Amino acid sequence: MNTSAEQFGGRASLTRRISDDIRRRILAKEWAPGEKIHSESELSTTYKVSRVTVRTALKTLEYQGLVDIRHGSGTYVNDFGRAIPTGLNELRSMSETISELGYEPGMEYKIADIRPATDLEIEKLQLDSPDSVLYLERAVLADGKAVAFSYDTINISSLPSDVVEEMKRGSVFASLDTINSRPIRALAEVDAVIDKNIGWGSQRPEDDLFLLLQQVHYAGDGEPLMYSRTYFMKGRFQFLILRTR
Amino acid sequence: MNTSAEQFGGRASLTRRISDDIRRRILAKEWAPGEKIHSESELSTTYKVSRVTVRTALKTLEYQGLVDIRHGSGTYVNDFGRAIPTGLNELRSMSETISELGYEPGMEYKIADIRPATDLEIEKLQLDSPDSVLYLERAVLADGKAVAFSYDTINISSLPSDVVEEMKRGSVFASLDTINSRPIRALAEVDAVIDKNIGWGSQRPEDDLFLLLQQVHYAGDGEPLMYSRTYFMKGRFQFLILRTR
DNA sequence: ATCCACTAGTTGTAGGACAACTATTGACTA
DNA sequence: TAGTCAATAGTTGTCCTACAACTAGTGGAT
Repeated sequence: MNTSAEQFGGRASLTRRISDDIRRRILAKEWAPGEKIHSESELSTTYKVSRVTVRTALKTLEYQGLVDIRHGSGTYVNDFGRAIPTGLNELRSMSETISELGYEPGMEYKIADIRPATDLEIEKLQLDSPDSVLYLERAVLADGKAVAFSYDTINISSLPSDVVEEMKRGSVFASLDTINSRPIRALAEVDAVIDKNIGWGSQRPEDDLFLLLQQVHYAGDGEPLMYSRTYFMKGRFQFLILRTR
Repeated sequence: MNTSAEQFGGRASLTRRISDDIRRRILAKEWAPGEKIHSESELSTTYKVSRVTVRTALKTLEYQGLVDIRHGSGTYVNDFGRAIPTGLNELRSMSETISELGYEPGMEYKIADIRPATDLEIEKLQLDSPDSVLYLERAVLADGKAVAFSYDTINISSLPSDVVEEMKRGSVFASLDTINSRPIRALAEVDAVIDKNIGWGSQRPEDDLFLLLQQVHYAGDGEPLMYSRTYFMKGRFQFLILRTR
């Protein structure tokens, strides 16, 4: 099946692996939007798992907005096209998202320092006063063009130093993956800002207008891992949110 | 149990009713954040339903970010208390959200007309060309103070005329409730805009800066019900999104 | 042409069983 | 004394089988 979860240990639950695979098949257009996918019994035999597991997997996809499960009728692929998989509901790294949109992701590092935490960072990351943090300022690139400027603070108090060194150059999420502590939840806040001090280079907007995504990422045990402010430039990125009842 | 679903017909599934009730109990602080709630078997006996039903209900709450289910250990209440019910993940009317934040909601009507649909509206609402729509321009009030300006287009092609008349004055969501066709899904897009033509009155911002929430609401059968653009004034509203894997 | 009982197929819920995992306890060891 | 580890009780994950509830289509009766 080769899910992303399997790539770092194969610890994902059976339900998760099934869910990931059906999701992949839907995004690969195995079924057209509006079309009915295989029944739960059929899927359970082909995957060689119980119907309970398939049901749980499908419920996840339903909540993600990918499918619509209709009692007595079947499970249908929703017609939101490629909008959903790039939405804000799913927690993904910027690189992953850009890559899924069909662009070549990139990062341009401006600052990568270890320094004492500020008061704001101590509060957001629930740190002790003397703690040091890894602070990054980067431009997020899609096909070589800047789409956002990111100001990230990473809680390194419980990270090995070689992993921290790696983060100074490569993807933060990928580095966290190697020690199996990728964030599983983030609380994000969106705002519109006009700020002359944000961004750099020739590609920053003249009207100083940005869409700010401010978020704290949490590990599985609830510990805050990263506090990041990402300033998106207007029109270069689409922010989609699926809202459900 | 008195869930919102029961109030208009009681057609909600058993799982849904259980899920709603446990959610209510969590938000009512029956268990403190971080605390372990009753086990699945215990819940299944007290609710007099099968463990399957309880599990499915809890899975929903987990996806909504309310609880954390840990294999072999138990189900724990997450610490995002106030963020969840007012976040963008949950589909609620503006009035409901404002009310949950502790303010007195209100609406100031500027325009409420029935007129032919524009090309954009025909596309967003998947209408036939000659269709008429209900168009509203309103200021959203919290404690009498404007927090946003809303430009809404409602698909009235399959609505009785008395309900449409009601919408011209009261809450759109409430009117849709009376005929059991409240939207269950919305696809929202967020953007930052500077626009001199948005808003009115003394409370509109001088810098013309707004956070735009542009969304299409869908009914249970997938039919588009409403296309709305809401322009929020900076700092008067918090946009929270819970992101999960 | 309309209505309606019937039916095959599908999802929803039930109950019982066992596997996999977690956290705690308490005996054993260095 | 402090640390290690096996045993254990409790909890969630998965499986199996069965039936209830619902949907969409079929085909006959009116």
